[in-house]
Amino acid sequence: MTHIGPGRPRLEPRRRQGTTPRAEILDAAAELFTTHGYGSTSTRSIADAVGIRQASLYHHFAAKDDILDALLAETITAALELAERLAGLPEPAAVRLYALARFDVRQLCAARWNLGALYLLPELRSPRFAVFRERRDELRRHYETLAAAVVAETGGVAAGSELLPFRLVESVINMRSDENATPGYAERLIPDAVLQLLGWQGDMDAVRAEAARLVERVDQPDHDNDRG
Amino acid sequence: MTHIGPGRPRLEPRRRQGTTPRAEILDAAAELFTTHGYGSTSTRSIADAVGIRQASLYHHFAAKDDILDALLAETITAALELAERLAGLPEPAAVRLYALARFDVRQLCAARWNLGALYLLPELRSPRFAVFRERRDELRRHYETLAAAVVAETGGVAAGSELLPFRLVESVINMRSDENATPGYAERLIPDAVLQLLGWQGDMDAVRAEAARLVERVDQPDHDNDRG
DNA sequence: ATTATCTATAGATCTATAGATAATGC
DNA sequence: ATTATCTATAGATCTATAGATAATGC
Repeated sequence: MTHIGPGRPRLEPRRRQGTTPRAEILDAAAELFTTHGYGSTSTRSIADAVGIRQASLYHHFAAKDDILDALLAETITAALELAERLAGLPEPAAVRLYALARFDVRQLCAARWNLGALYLLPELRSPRFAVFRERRDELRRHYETLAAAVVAETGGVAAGSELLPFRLVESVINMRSDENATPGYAERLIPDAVLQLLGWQGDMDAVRAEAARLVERVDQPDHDNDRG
Repeated sequence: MTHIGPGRPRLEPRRRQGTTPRAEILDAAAELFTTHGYGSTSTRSIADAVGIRQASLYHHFAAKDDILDALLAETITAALELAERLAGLPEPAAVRLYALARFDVRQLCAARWNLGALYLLPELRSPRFAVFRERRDELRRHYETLAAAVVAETGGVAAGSELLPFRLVESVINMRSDENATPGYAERLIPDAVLQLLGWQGDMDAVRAEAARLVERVDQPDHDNDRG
C-alpha cells in the first residue's frame, strides 16, 4: 500500500512503525541511536532506514538534536506524570514508591528500543537538552522524596540510601543493554529490592497488591503511556 | 619546559597529564569522550586538546577506535584482577563481595574522568570491542557468583537478586554523571546496600574491617590500580 | 638510525538549505 | 493552497595516509 494523503509520493514503500512520517522517523532513529550510537548515526542513515531522502527529514525536524530530544521526552513523560500524581496522595510512602518503581521498570522493559541507554550520553550535557535534564531531575527527586518518606515511616535514618531506588530502577537499562533483554521477573525484583534496601519490613505481598491497585486508579486509561 | 627526547619538537607546549604522548592523548580523549561524547569527538579536537597536529595522533594509535578501547581497558583491569584473586580465597563470600564492591566503587569514584559512562555506548556492540565486552562480562559473572554464594551462606534463595550487586556498583557512574560528583559516603553506602539486598544479616562493621584487610592483603602494593 | 612531530591532502563523508515536483484539499 | 516529498548542492567537516623535518641516540 502506497499511502494516500497530501504531498509528493515516496520512492520507497513505508516500512517503519508509526502512522505519521514523524513517528516513522522517531522509530528509525530510536533503533539506530540505540544500536549504533547517537554521534555515529547520520541523518542519511536515518532517512535510509525510513525510506525517504536525507533532505526530507528536515521537513519534520529542524535538526538532528530535535529527533533525540523528542525520543528522550517520550521515555520520561509517563513516569514523571505518575510521580507527580502520587506525590499528593495519602497512601503509605512504601506503596507509592513501589507503584512508581514498578510502573517505571515495566515501561523501561517493554519499550520497543532501549532509549534509556542514551541517558548517559555526554551530548545531553549541552544546553540544548537542559529541559530534558530538568525533567529527569524532577523524576529523580520524586524517587528520593518518596524513599526518604519510606525510611521515616519505617523509623530509620536514610544516610544516603534514599538515592538508591532511582538507581536500581535505572539498572534495568543496563541489564537490557548487556543481555539484550531484561529478565521477566525484573518487574517484581527491582521494586522489591527498592523497599528492602530502605530497611522497610512489612507485608510485601500486601504492598504489591496495593501498589497495583493504586497505579490502576491513578493512571488514566486513555493516556498514551505504552509507546515509549 | 619544552621536553627533551627524540623526535621533532612540538609547536605547542605540553599541557595534559601524562609523561608519554600516549598518556597525554588518552587523558585528552577521556575528557572529551566523557564531556562531549565519543561519536561527537573528532580526532582533530583530541589533537587540539593535546597540543599536537591531528595527523600526529596516528603515530600513537592506528584509529580512533583504539583510543577508546585503551581507555575502557584501563577502567576494568584492576577490578577484574581483584575479582579473579578473590574467587579462590576461603573467606566468607560476604567479605569477598564487600571487598570487591568497595574497591570497584572507590576506583569508579576516584577516576579522573567518568569513563564508566561510556559502557552503555552502542558503539561498543561492534565486534571491535568484543574483547572489552568479554572482560566486562567476566567481571559481572564474578559479582553474580559471589552474590549467589552470599545468599547460599545466608540460607536464602537468590531469585534474581544476585544480578543486583553489579548494578548497584555501576550506579556510581550514573551518580557521577548526574551530579558531577559522587557523595563521599558512596564507598560505604553501596557495598552496605549490596549485602543488605541479598538478605545478608550479620555484623556489618566486622565485614567492613575484614574486607578492608582482605583487599590490603590481596591487592599487590606495586600494582597500577590508581590511574583509572 | 630512530623517533615524534610536522605539512599537505585525498576522498569520503555530513548537515542543512534552496528550490522543483506531485500529490491532496478547498 | 498546502503538504510532503524529491533533486541538487554548498560548505564544512572528518579520518587516514604520504612524505618531509627536526630532534636524539648510536
